[in-house]
Amino acid sequence: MTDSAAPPEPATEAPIKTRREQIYDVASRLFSERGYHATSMRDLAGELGMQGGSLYAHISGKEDLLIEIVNRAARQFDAALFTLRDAPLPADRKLREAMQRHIRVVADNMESATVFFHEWKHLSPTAYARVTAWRDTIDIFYRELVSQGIDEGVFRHDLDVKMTANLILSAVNWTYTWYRPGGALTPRDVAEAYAEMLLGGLRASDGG
Amino acid sequence: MTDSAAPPEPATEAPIKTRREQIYDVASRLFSERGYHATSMRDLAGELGMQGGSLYAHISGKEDLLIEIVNRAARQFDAALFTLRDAPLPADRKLREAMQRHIRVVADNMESATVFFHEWKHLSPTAYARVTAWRDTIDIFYRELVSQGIDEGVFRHDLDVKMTANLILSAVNWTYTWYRPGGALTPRDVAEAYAEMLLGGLRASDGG
DNA sequence: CCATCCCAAACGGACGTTCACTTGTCCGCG
DNA sequence: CGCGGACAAGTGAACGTCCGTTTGGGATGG
Repeated sequence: MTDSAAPPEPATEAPIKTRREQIYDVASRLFSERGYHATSMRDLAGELGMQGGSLYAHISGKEDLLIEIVNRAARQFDAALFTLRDAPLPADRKLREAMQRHIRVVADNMESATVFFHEWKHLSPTAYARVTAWRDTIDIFYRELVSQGIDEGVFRHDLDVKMTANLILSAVNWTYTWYRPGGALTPRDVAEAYAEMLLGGLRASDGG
Repeated sequence: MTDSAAPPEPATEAPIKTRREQIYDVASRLFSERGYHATSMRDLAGELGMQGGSLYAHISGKEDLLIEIVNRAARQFDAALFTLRDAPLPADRKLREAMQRHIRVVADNMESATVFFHEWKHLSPTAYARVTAWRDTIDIFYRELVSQGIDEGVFRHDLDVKMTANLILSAVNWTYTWYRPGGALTPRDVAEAYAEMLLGGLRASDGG
């Protein structure tokens, strides 16, 4: 049961979210604000107007929450970046686009992104290993992008590939610490400014 | 035979650390590896070969450890950067030097730096406010550096000051996530490569 | 009537911290 | 030389509290 004839289907026409979804949302917020271990199930339940034990009708346990939040964040990054992987674009354009998408994922999911960057250490070994492997693929994505750019002659030939990828990742990932949705800057603004600085450099071209 | 000749005074000439210092050191490591709330006083004591309660002969409580670790890290950044504040250097040289010192502090104190970046949220309001204020001063330091560079004509005049400072801070701060002391790269290597990329840009200069 | 949602209470265990007590070492004094 | 007190360091058990989780039962509504 509980699979084919499940009438409590989320009515897609209404903004109504499953109780389960609400729990994930609030958990994302609390985990990002206070951290995973500093958030108790009773805190979480309280924000949803219920008792601690009642949560267990909807989820299987605390770590289930963390795993789901982290996995969703990872899936967002995947969805954003991996269509770009083999896109027929020059490397500078591709870098611009990748940074824009990457920053947009962070900006549109500040809470889960924060949880993703801060709390993944607390996952059980299996989920921990999965996240580590996933991070490597993102790393490789940017390294390949840089390599491609060097081969094409778009990027300087004396770049260190790993270090360059690290620098790019620093820029896009660190946004979770300072970006404020609803402020003056859109994710696109940030990405454009960053890409412009990274590609063209900070130094004045004339210089006198 | 635990400590044969432990002088009651902290003999500053010997590499002997007081028990208190040892506690801070181990706490830095554990807090950075597992996080503040996921480290118990009994864990900490166990690593030092003693019982949980024995810690309280040397420290006043768990939060005392966190405050001290975070404060020490902050002091290191201060000491490294604030002599540069009014140094008579062109902005590009000053940026190089600042990045090098900043990264060196992170690299030489990976554990406390990690605690500093991850666990400061868990400080009590007073200490929390102090760290927040401190972060602002670092932010201002880099903004002033960028401003100076623009005024001098060393940096591009169309740079957004805040965004540029953010980009620089991203690069130097994010090193705590990937740098490995004892590896092939010295802090200087990283800083030089980063500064070179930031100042000169990734794009090939010839390119037709 | 059944299913869903939630409450209220309880569970064992881990937490930070306290405390009376032992241990080992040094020092002054006869 | 031996004794006794001071002292710092560590033990191990206990404290109250909070934790994640389980359970049995009560309301509500198709």
